[in-house]
Amino acid sequence: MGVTVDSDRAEDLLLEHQLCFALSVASRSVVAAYKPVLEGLGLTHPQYLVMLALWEQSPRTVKELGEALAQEPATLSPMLKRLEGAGLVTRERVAGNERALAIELTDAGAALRERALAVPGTMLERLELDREMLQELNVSMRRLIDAAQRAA
Amino acid sequence: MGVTVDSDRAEDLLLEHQLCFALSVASRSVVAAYKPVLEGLGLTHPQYLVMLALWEQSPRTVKELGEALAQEPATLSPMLKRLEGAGLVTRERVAGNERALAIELTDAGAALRERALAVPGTMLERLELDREMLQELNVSMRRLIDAAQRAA
DNA sequence: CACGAATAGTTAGTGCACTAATTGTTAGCG
DNA sequence: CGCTAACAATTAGTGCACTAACTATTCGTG
Repeated sequence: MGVTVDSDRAEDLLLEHQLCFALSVASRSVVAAYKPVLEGLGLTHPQYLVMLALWEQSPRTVKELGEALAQEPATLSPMLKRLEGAGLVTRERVAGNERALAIELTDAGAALRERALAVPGTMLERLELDREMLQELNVSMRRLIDAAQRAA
Repeated sequence: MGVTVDSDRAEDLLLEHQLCFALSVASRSVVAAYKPVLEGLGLTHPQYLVMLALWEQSPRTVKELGEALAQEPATLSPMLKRLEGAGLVTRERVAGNERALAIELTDAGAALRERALAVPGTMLERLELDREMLQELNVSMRRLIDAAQRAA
């Protein structure tokens, strides 16, 4: 009774047992929780991540941003045009390498950082996390990312 | 030296410290790792989740599926049409309530379950996870989902 | 120097995911 | 009974994310 064996694969198909399901829902739910906070900055969540990358280093090429954000250039290309349209970044060919495109913060883009400083703290609170849990979850996620990328 | 204070919010803006970033990348990476496996079944990852829900219970209305999958009906509607096109489900109005749409597995849809039985084991292996780590991650994700949904 | 391979970015096409607006059905209530 | 409010699904519109195909540079080697 209540025996569980390795070959009990039927239970494995339960939606509630799928890590991929929990992960997808968690990602969507967390992004949704950011939404009202980021609206104050006029950013979507993916755009917020781009801005975080640029606040660390600007200018950067599309390729470099793609590596930092684990995104395809084809995904970033239209996003960066929207950020340019919002007046937060400039898009200019790199002098000396006409292939590469330098994405650089405008003054407004750099200034936005001040208002963004409050976001992480606000979100920690909203997600009922302390810094220790945050740390642990980050480590878990990183391990999972590494394994998943090895698998692909 | 190396002092960290509560108000050190500048560090909080580092991309690498963002749980939301790690979570998004993990979700995308894990889904990408499923892709080659699910291609054998002719399913995308979101479609796979719908099938898991239906293998547990069929028929179900669009609304019920949305609740089980934490998805908007507007997201499911076109997906279900694609699954219908693939011959895996039928879409018929519920007798006695013409508003609701009953989504039901076809024979082919039910039969696909047999081939799906191997997926979870394959993926655990590919993601280098054992059942214990899976369990722990699932618990963490669920907690996060609850908090995020309370926040929204 | 010239030409083919590699590189950087964009475009096209598909599918998800969300919000808001719409259509059609049902239920409740005066 | 009739009318309104609630409900279930769909459609329209925007933005992400990915693959594949394409354009324009640059590099490397004969």
